[in-house]
Amino acid sequence: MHEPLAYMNAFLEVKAYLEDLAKREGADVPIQYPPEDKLGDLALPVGFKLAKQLRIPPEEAAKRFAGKINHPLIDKVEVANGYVNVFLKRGDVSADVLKAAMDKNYGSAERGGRVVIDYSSINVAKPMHIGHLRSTVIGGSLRRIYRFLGTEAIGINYLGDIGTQFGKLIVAYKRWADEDALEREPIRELLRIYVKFHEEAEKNPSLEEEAREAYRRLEEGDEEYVRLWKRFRELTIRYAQKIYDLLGVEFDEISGESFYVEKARELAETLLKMGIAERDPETGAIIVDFGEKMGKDIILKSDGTTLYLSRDLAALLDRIERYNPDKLIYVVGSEQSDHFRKLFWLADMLGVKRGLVHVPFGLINLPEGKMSTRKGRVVFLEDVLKKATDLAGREMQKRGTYNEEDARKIGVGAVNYAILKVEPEKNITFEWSRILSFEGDTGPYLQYSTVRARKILGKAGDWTPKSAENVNDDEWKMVKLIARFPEVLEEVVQKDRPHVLARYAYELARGFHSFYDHNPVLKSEEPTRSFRLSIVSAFHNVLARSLELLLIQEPERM
RNA sequence: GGGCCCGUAGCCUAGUCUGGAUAUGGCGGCGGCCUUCUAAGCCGCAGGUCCGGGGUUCGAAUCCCCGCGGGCCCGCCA
Repeated sequence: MHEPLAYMNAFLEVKAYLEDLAKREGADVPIQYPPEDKLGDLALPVGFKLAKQLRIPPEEAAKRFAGKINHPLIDKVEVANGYVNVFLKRGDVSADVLKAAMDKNYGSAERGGRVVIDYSSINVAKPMHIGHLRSTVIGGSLRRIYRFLGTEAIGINYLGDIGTQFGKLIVAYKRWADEDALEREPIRELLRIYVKFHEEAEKNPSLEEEAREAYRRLEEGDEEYVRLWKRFRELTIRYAQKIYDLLGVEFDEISGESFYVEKARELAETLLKMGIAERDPETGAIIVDFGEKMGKDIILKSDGTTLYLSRDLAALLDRIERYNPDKLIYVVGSEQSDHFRKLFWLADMLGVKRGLVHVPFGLINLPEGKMSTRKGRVVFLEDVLKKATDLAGREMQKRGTYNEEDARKIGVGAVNYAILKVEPEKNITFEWSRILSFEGDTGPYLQYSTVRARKILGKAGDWTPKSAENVNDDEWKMVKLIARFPEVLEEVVQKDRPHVLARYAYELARGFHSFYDHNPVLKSEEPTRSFRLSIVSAFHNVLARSLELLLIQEPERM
């Protein structure tokens, strides 16, 4: 059964009715949207299933089922190829759907509960590049979608703020840092001295030893070094915040691995006592046997220091303790799938009873191969957003609609949509021409449709929604698309995949552009004019909401 | 060697969970549509061994098995 949605509509009610009826008749089939209008609005492939049970031909079984359908919003029912095709009363259904969809809260729900979402999770002192885009944007979008559906979503940015590179950074800072540059462009400067460290260390290997020593002192809590480390952390957060603001990504908590070093050490000992972990007799490290498929892995190094896995487990337990969530979601690259299997396995052993979900995503490669900061083969996020914004601005100038604010919305919208629209598991080859494309299946295409809709609504003057006695195919297509919004959102949170919403938003925009070209609104006679205005208004409401949930802003003009 | 993911027109891609009607769109190509709400748009045409082979089924892009190609991971990095 469906969870109750706060904003249902007549179309989905009929669908639920048919689903229920089919189930009661013993044909548990998914309801389809027929490929053509002439095949109806909803289709049930019940014939074959029932034929087997009743031992009669499929066509006959479908006919029998069709005879049992009785609903005031259903106009007629046809049987073909073992399908039962259902035609709805366009006028009545449209009136109800549009009324529901013009409400600001259309599609929202009161699911309740709480989820914790881990995304972006960048490393301190490193610049953000296109490889960070997927986690950041998928996570940020999921956070908004859960909240819209009435589930409290806690977004956590879990910083990589630990590791031997901080020893190197401290050494490099003391020798070569330029304070002015550090204030102006903190990450660029930190990257510069980090690269310099590696160059110098080639000539002078004692620097490596110095860095190890610095890191040891940092871990021991040396006051000066801890202060420096904190500064690097703060500078990184400040730098990243600018990008998050541009992207429209929000967090509820900035955390970091450094918080869990002590807890992870204790946890490893606990696991040892519980018999979940064992001590490697040869090296003294604490290891866990995850079984045949996952093999063994270390959770505490032989020198007693912690590892990723034990720290993540400590963080997981801490999140449960502090937020008591129903589900914990990790939006992290698929190269870490094994890590999360192990993490969830350990959580399970410790009796954790929550939904644990890893949302994996593929790599973003460059046409010339994998990204490599060392080889200078990187595309920085700032550069992508800047180029996209510049190009959008140039397009606007051609049209005489230029303004800075909208150019930024269009540029960023193109980038966010390009990332969000593809299934996360797929690898992406980053190509400028693709991400900077503004035509076809792109962010600006969606934005353009909202601008067109709003222009009509702005010129309409006073009007009140009217129903139509004859609903044409274009109008009806829009109504049916608009009606599906709530179930699309449900699918997104069921799968934890925002690309489902992105595809829907595109389909909706495509429907509108087509509707717009073939159906004059303002110049139509009443009641068609007001009926079409309700379609435009409902469409605008739904698409604008979809875009908001996909981190895409609606431009004023374009 | 083992594990996980991906494979759908020249390129990109939805659908695979939950099997069902002539497989979804975009880019690129070709041809049309701006005196009518912004042409970042619309309409049409061409383009397919759904990686291959078996199997299950009335029915397979979808489920199962065996391969092939690509990616990622495989104890003291994260």
